[in-house]
Amino acid sequence: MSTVYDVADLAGVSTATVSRVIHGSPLVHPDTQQRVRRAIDELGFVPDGSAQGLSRRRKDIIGLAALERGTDEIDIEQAGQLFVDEVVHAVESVLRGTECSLLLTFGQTGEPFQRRVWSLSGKVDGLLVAEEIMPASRLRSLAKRIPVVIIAGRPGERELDMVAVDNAAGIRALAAHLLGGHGYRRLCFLAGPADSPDAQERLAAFRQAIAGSDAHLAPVLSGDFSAASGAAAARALLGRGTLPEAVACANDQMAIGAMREFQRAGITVPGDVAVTPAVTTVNQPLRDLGRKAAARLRARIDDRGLPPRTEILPTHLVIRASCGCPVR
Amino acid sequence: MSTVYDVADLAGVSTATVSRVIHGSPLVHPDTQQRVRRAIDELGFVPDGSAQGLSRRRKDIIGLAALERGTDEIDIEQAGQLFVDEVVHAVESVLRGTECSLLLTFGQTGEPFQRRVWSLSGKVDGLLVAEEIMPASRLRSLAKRIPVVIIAGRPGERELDMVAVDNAAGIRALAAHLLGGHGYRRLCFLAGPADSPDAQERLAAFRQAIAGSDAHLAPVLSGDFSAASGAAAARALLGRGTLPEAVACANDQMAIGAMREFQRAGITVPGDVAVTPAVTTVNQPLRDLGRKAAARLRARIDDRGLPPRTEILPTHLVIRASCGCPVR
DNA sequence: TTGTATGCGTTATCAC
DNA sequence: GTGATAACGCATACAA
Repeated sequence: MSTVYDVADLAGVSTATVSRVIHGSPLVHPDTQQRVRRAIDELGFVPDGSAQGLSRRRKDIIGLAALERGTDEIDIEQAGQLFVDEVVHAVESVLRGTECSLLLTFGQTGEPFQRRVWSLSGKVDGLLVAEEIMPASRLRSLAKRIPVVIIAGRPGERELDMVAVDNAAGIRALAAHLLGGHGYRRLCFLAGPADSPDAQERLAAFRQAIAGSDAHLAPVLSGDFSAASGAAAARALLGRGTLPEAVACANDQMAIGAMREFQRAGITVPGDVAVTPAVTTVNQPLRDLGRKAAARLRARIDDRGLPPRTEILPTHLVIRASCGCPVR
Repeated sequence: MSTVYDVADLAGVSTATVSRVIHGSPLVHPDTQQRVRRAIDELGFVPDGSAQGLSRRRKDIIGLAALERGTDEIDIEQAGQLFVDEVVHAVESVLRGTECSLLLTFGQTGEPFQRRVWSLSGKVDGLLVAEEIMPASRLRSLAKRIPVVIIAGRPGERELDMVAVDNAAGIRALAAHLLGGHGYRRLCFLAGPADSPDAQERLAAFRQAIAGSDAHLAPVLSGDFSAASGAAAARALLGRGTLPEAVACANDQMAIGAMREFQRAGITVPGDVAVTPAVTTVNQPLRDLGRKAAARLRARIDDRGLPPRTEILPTHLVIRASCGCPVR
């Protein structure tokens, strides 16, 4: 594998000039430039990332660490990955226009994953951290070492950069719709996993909305954001005898799973029971989330003195037939 | 940000010893080890990846380059990303147990993406290349520079490592089922994009299967693997007057989109028209694809002299109600 | 416009 | 067991 030295030799110039050509410095004679370019092509030279990183004190790599849920599953429908996948694509699409690349790592909550993320911090210029992959204290130590931006973290973060979705508002809109619009009174909430700040916030907001009404919450179930867990919850409800009038789910995947299970049991949706995802997490907000986070991280890498800021993205309530509204 | 020197100073040892401790060398005195570890913790030291990469001549990063389809879409349902996402997760899950990390980049077919992948090769130890992101000749040049494993590439590759799915067999099974099992004779094939070797192979195999029967193919439509394109194809069929007896789709997403569109138009599936994904690409094979590819790449990185090998993974025909079979 | 020389943070090869 | 020290491949400040 060839180096700048090889290129320099072949082109009959110094390595400094090679470097200049590589980076498109304007103060290189056109002829020299040609010679160098030719040499580069001939040798198939590509600058070594490690050497560049070492020399320029910047690796042009940013990391993304996210929770992976329900890994061993066979079927895509079982997996609740859409969140991270969307974020990954969004982040990558931002980086695509730059020199920067995306390094990613997934894992289950726990010490091993935290260690992995920690040591990964040596390979990147900055880190995007999705959801609650480690305790706040540890995250702060990490952020002292290297720029960190939190995606969909615990609300109320003040010391670190964060980009999140306005879950509370979304849920309030949904609750208002179910209670005021449809007049439902017996509601079930199918919550997400405990290690998802988003999920917890949605549940809390829904509880609060119900508390302020004459409706009641019965019961609260929880899943892991996968369609399979939504189906399991539906089965649990079927086993209890009377169904609630509506089931609000913490994400789309679980709603899909629940609906399918109800239908399989001969229950019509929304005839016998309304089923609705809580927030349209699968829509534009996720792409935005990734995009904003990536932009913010790059900004902080360039200027580590930036004051920490939290960006809350608006949510849109999407009315679907499954909640009992007429189609279209 | 602290370095080995800082750690060495604080612990009162040489950098060599620090390095030994970091890598768990057994020939360090336990006491020394303690002192060094303490210093590391105190300073929050993490070895710099670039420096390590430069010194050890290996970056412990592998790259994954894949096509991204239908990027600008708003809704997840519009996107046909499931293929790459599954592969990403599979690859990552292999790497998770190692020192190695995953660097990824997506792009649309074209020169800019090819250049990006080429220059990215300086940042990684090896590259996983999904589908047809560049001409075979260029890919070979790349593979001369750095280990490359192709995922789902063009069948017949002999010079490079490749891991692919046995599309032809899957399609043959499907065709046999539709023709022999159901007795359908007027079939439509909803093909995938031209830049997907997988898609092309499926279409070719289906054509061949039909050619060897008394059925006929009318017509062949094509989409981009997204549900939206499946729906569009369904609309196109609806506009033509008589529907085929069955529509075989190159992937699940398009089948879903088509089914939904038919149902919306009051056409029952499979009553009026059967709709079926061609191969269960969304099932286990994809995880396997990623896993095998990652394993193979790591093997080649360790020994670049390995003879090129192509692994063809078996496909499973999954019978679903949408093709006209009774449920369960 | 071009070349020289040094530093970047680690690892590894020697000595001790 | 441990410590000097020379690479590793590139960028850049400084000279020319």
